Amino acid sequence: MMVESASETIRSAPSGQNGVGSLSGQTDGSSGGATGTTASGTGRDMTTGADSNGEMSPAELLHFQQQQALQVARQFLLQQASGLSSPGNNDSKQSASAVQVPVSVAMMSPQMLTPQQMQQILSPPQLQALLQQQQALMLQQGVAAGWGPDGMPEADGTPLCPPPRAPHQALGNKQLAFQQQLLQMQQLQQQHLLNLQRQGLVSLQPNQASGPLQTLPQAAVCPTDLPQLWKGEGAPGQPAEDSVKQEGLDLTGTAATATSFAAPPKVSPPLSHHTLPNGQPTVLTSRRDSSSHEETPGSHPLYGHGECKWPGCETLCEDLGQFIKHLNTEHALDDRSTAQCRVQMQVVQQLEIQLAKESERLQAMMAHLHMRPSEPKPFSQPLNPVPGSSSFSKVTVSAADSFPDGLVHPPTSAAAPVTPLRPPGLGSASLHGGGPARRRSSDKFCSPISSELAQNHEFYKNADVRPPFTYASLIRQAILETPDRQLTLNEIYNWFTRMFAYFRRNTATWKNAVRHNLSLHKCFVRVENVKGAVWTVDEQEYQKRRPPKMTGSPTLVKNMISGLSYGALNASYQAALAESSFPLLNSPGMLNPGSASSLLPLSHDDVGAPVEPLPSNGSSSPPRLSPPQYSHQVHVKEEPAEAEEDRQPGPPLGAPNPSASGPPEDRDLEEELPGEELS
DNA sequence: CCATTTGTAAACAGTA
DNA sequence: ATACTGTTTACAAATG
Repeated sequence: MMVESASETIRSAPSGQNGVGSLSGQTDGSSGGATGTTASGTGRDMTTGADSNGEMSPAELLHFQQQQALQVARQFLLQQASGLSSPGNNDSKQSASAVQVPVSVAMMSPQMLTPQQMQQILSPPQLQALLQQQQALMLQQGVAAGWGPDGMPEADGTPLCPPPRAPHQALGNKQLAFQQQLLQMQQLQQQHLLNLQRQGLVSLQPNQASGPLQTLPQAAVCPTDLPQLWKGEGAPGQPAEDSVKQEGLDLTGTAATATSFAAPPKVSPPLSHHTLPNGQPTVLTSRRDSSSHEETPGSHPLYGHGECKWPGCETLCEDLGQFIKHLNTEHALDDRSTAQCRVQMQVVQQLEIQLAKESERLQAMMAHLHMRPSEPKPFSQPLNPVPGSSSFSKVTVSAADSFPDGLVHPPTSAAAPVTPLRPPGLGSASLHGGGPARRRSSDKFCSPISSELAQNHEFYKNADVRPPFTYASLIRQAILETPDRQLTLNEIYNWFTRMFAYFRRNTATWKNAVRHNLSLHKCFVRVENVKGAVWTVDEQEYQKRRPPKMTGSPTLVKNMISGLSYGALNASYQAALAESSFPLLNSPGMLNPGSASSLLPLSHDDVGAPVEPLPSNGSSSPPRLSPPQYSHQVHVKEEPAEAEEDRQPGPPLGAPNPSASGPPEDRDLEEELPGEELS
């Protein structure tokens, strides 16, 4: 291997590097003002003070937004459920209503987002998509449950009555029940609508006429997803403009599907029931709204934008009167209507179930992350305490934040607690510089940096949390992630800043550390290149340097476990969010849809490297580690091509290494099995 | 208590 | 002259 001893002289001008160099400037822009307070007259180098901005950094903001997103997601589900199924504004229907949704109440948390926030986070189409998805799900179930594709009970007319109820009863009773159901359905729909309206997602038509029956304005939210089902003979089926569809928003990932129906409508979410200050369940709001509609004569939940909003029916009606007429004729109490109503009920139930599942998941997530579910933290503390000055003062932190167990501990985590995306073992790392954060769980700790990183990639990228890895392991990671397995210093810097929000601060400090590590560890080999020098990893050395200390210490295991499980959760969470196309998360820095899987690109890197004995062998390598590939292959990259990779805003993720996906062999995350490493 | 690892700070030299 | 890169030393903290 061409691992030459470090010191050759660099002759070629690393011009390329500079080109990329924007990084430094960008990263510590904040500190810029500080003037490079050169500590000593001589030390002109990295003396840029660390930034100590009191304000919320972008990273923090993102972090915060993430939390909000989760909240919103939850709330949304709640609203869906509550809005559609809230029992009742009318005492009368209580009896008939099969659906009860106390659930939602429970989920509501005091710190719910405002409609505006909701709006910011979820775009109408997204909300609609979400709804449609779930309804579609319902549809399937409905069919499976014996409902014909047309929404009618398969057995023609036989069991007209909703399953739960007595199938054959006096017609009078039956009708009453149907009517009640219908009424309820309408109200529910309206509630839902109102909810949306309140959120500013739907614009209400001022001109809605009044009537005994109300309308459901805005088509946007109307369950158009059940076209076939809804469309029956009588209904002038319009080409359902299922605008949305697609997004595989798999809220069902939870596998709610099958079970659902059997499940009792009322689910008691783990979360504590929050009530409004006035002591009323949060849901009340919606209830109020629903009742309000009755007051406003001009509207009908099933009428809006001049058309009938009955599921699957989009008949145009000039005015309310006409609509009423239409309603009475086309959607009279008949089998079809009843069936549709039932389906809608199912939808509601499904939503409830889904909600329960999601909340359970949330619980699990929080539990896993050691957060107290019940007390949603207001996010009071700034994510980064921000070291008062450029350099972390060694004073505080250290002891406090580092936890041997490598698990997350709330104390430090001001921000973290609520954060859904709380990575595993990061417990220790002094989040935010409080001081020198020692003892990262680092590679040594078994936690396969690559997989961990891959799974929590988004988290680190957006949360200003110090990654629980050592500089050495991070550097290695950065290098191995690239196809060439080599990076210039500047590229390494860029990787750090790109991958970790944390390293977007205090640049002088960590850059110095990076350089220090590069020089210090034999595993990092500097190779001359046409354009300058690049750094490569001598895997053997790297492996060597890890002391066999780590045994199966419980902490380690814990760490790993938490990491893994978290990763899983995180993945699903991200996937869910991504699929539901949360704008927030899709935003530049955030997770990119479909990235759930794509997160892995990173992993490839470590793959090769880690523990596993590489086939090769290169050199007199001890039996187990022989990661020759890296060392030997030091083909100096002709051109660092730094520009490309760093900048790429687009494919931020594994951007730099196109090949990431390529070499299958590389990508196994498993490789870094703890066992291996530890030994 | 000691050895080791790691992080941080800083001095310093070479180069562009 | 300045900034970046790279090396090295020193020190502190954490850990086994």
